[in-house]
Amino acid sequence: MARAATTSDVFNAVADVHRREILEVLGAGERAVGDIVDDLAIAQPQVSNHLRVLRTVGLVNCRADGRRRLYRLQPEGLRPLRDWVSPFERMINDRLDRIDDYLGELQRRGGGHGT
Amino acid sequence: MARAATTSDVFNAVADVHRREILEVLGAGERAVGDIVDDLAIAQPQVSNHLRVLRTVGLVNCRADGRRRLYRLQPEGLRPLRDWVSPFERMINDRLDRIDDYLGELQRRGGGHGT
DNA sequence: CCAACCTATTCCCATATGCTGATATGTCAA
DNA sequence: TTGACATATCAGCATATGGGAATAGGTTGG
Repeated sequence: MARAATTSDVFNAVADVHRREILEVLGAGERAVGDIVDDLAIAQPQVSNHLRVLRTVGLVNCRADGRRRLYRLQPEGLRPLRDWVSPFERMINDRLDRIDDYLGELQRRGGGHGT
Repeated sequence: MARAATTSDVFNAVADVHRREILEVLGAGERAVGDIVDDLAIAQPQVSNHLRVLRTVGLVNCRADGRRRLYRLQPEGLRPLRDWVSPFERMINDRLDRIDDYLGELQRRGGGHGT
């Protein structure tokens, strides 16, 4: 097997930097493809393809507006990502624990203050 | 160019399901490679390789213990992931905004109640 | 009808992947 | 030293990728 398809998963879809940037742009509101192309300086075919990936995994949706296509962020799609990180949230922040570890280790070593 | 290397990024590293599972196991505490192999029923060479990827991006560290190698989660490594999702946090939860959108659209369409 | 415009799609390529199987490295026990 | 155990690494494979260039599709305006 090769790597999982980018369209198989929110995690795989979001792994690409350009797709994350696109989502950030869309975070500010609905945009046409051309706007994204201008904002991010990515070639149009690529933007279209990235949007296809994002649409497949349910991160964006799209509606027609004349000859333009307006894409909109679908934030619920990010939920799996958020939910997966959440349990680690405390561990990510707790510097206190690490300081405790450090202090504890100092004591275990004999509490010497140096010099 | 091909897809970004799995070792280039926390996002790419975490894109793989097995690597996420490994991180979850390590979330409970330090484990030897063999323990992970047993827990997740993934072949040993793969586990070793996945751990290498995770080590490269700073998500785990490892210390020797006799003939075993004990891996430990390094939660700070998840910070880029957490930080990237955070700004979307409110949008992920807010159903209210979507109801507002819906009501607003009804009004824009002329406020007809049907029939 | 035609031309201009915006987007989507297709073809091609080098690249990196995850998996399997086999083997190397390193550590403990006798 | 020899053998058993734990882990890392290597070779080979099918697969999907992101990017570039070119083109097709659909919409608007004259």
